[in-house]
Amino acid sequence: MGDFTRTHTCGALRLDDVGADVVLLGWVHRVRDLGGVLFIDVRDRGGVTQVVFDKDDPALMAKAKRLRSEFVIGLAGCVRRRSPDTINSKLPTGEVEVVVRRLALLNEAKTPPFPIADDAPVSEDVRLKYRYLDLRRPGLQGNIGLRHRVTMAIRRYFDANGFWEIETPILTKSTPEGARDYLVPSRVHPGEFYALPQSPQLFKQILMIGGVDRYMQICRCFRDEDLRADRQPEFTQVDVEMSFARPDTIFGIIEPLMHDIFAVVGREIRTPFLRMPYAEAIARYGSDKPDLRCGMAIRDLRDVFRESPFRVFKEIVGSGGTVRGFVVKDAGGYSRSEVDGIVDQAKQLGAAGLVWARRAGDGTITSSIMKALGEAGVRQLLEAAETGPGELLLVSAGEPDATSKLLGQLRLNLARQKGLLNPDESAFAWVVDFPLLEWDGEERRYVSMHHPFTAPHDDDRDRLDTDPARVRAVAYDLVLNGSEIGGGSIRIHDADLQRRIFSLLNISPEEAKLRFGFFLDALEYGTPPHGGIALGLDRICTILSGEDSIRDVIAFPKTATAVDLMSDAPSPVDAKQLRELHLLTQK
RNA sequence: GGGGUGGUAGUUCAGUUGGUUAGAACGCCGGCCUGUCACGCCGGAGGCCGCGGGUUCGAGUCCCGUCAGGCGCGCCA
Repeated sequence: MGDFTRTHTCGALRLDDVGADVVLLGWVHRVRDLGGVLFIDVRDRGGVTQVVFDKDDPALMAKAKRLRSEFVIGLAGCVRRRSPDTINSKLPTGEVEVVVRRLALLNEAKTPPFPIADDAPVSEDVRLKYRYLDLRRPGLQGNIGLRHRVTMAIRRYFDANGFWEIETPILTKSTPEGARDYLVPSRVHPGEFYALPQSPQLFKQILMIGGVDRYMQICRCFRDEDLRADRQPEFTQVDVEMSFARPDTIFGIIEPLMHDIFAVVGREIRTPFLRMPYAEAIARYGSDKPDLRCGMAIRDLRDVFRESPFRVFKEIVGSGGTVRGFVVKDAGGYSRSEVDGIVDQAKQLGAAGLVWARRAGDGTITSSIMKALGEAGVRQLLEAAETGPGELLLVSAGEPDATSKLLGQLRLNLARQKGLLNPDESAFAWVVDFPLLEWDGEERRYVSMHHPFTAPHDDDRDRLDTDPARVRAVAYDLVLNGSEIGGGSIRIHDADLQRRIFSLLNISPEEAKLRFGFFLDALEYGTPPHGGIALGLDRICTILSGEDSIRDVIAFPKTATAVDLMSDAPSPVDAKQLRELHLLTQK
């Protein structure tokens, strides 16, 4: 670097600096060679500054003409005011430029495989392979910087509220419940394995037993399951646990936190958040993470079909099935082929069929079951669903949960297609009263919906033995715009109740002792009532940055098949390494 | 594990019914140019049409398989 010592970043210089001698260090962003005068935009993390070379200094000019995109350079020169007609109002530094006196070529660069200077679309596999180049581009620079500011806001908030950030082990014990574990073989103990944490669940509960009272951690979690746009094999949680907490205690801590997080991007949000029972979320939105930005709630229409000439639906209602539907606004004028397109979408989502009825703007009524119901019948159906002029009613029937979920999917598709999901809106909700258990048909036993340490609802205790499927949990998810950004619960703090839950889950006392013995022991030494939550930092940052995938807020993400295209992990290892770990592999 | 989707120049894409030498823009290389800022103008190079097989007189185009990417479903306490 010779004697080049940076005086300013490339985003810093203003009119006040005119006349100053400065040194800039950065990358060649763009070159504009006009022959006798040559402009270079120099870029670093702080921004872009235009520098000028003039042919009055032929040696310097000759050196500058060799510069190419992404070369790393150092410049010493003098800040000059730009004449009014040459001001670039698109740049914060656009009122000045640096007249270069000395130039140092610090490093050359190959021609990059995609442009760095703008956010032109590039396929994601190329971006992932050259992640270090993608990280230079404005999009990722913005997202990663945002993520840093969000992280800092979170730490400031929890510190101010008396939480301690405590690290928990990465090499930990495998537990049979939940997601598939990533395993780490032990060299010292042949045939034995650590697991990477799916979350620090037991450790944070033990910290409560340890008298920590208020704990938080921004921690990496690992789950070996298939990926999605919002799921990576390793992801970051804002993990929180509090002693002597009820759900309201947790909500009262998290809502102001979300306020601070959104303030990072200058967005104001309203608290308290809406609370919605799980059963209502499923019934009205067909999802446990309802997007509340677009109306179109699903309704129960069984009453219309209980005694209906439309046999299919009447029989479904008679045999315990459901008939549900929702109303689409500004759709009364859809063409026949547009409506057929919606029916096709429903079928692709797994619907046996989709019934529609609508009221045109002029009040004319049409329906796919006009023949069966007659005009009066269709009118009754439209009225039952409160379908107004210019609105389209979509109806499906069948098994209640499947029907709700199908309509929920269709609702989201249509909302997306109609552009009803405003990215600037923040529709928060706490989804509460989740079922404690769900039946696993494959394993033929109940499994925890949240995790096995979740407290059952006090009012439902009696049902634990008689009707376990209907026991509600003191568990809650935080939902934002149809995305689950957090989830937590009040925990079991009583060892007997914890053992009872294990037995409900068909985990024998021997198995429980083997897997969770240390934790059951700990529970018996004066465990305070406690509860907590974990927030998905990646998902929150994705929403704040307006991106579609959490890959765009993670510096080094993996592909849908869990491969790191830059480092090429996972990869084979030496036979020696396998021997030391007592491992044999097979194809 | 299963489904629909695209894979063509460094990048983003076009490529007709299967028919001459596979195109465009940007980028790259060279030349010209003293106020540009997506500089401009002139010229040039650059292709395993993902890979393998098949159908055909003939395949970027049709069929089968496969690989890698992306998106739902199953899965994700």
